[in-house]
Amino acid sequence: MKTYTISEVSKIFDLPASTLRYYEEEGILTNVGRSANHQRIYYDMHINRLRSICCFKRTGMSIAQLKDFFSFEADEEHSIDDMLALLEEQKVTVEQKLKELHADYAHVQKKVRFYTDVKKAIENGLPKPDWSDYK
Amino acid sequence: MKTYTISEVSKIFDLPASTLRYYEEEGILTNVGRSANHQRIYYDMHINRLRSICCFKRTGMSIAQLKDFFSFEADEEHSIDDMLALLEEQKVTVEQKLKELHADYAHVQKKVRFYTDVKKAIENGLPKPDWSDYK
DNA sequence: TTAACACTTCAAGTGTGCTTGAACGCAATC
DNA sequence: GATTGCGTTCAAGCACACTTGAAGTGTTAA
Repeated sequence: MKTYTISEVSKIFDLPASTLRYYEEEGILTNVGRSANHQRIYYDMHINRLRSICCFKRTGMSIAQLKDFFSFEADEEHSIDDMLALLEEQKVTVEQKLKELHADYAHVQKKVRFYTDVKKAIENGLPKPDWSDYK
Repeated sequence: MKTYTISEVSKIFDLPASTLRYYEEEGILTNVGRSANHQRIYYDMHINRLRSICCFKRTGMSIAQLKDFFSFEADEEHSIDDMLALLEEQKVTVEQKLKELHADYAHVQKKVRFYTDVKKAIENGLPKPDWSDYK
């Protein structure tokens, strides 16, 4: 059974060791083992858990929500409906975020185009584009 | 020339008035007018600026970065290259975020599917799917 | 055997992005 | 003329997600 030290996990996820300790303290990284001399031992389940944590964090979940989710997960039989509700909700959230982000991407591209035109105008001593509505 | 009170702007963007005052204080919402009795007067330029602020914030820009961007914008002639660089950088950031978010969406969907199967298994008294790698 | 290194706990501190509270101003309505 | 409503300033406070510091333990290499 493969094990990992805190610095190994730290490297894999590019997270400081302090953050891993913090996640454990907050109860979102559970059942971390200890060696004879109290050093943390991580297993593949923790690697998987951290993958989920990072994913959910990127989609905007807070530590508190993560805690809820994983405590549901620990009591699967009893909380399966709660989990699915939470997951469906998160799915909708991500869908919204994707929509927004696509729109925001268009906005940034529009700005790039506008200021590229402004640059050209400045370089050629031409009148600057009037795009006052947009700017 | 259309003008807006703080509560009107607040409603349009669903941002508390305190946030609008804060943005002004931080120098990302500039040249806000005042009435005879010191009340804030916003113009269309502020509505446009706020649209940009909200967009950039969603794409992960900090208040400090926004400040940089808009101070470049105020000195267009001189800072056009800095602005374009900042915008291109932001464009790349958004592209990365879009990629990540798509992957995260897939991850959430996978979880939904997995726990839907778990639910079925529980309901029918079947063995639970072993998807230990993924969980 | 002593120095370096990797790790531990626990409490306190930090940065970001607002939010809240207190005390006040001005204009309109009862 | 008092109350209500909408606004003001300024300073302090808060929530979240970590981060840092101090003091200590245990293994490893010179």
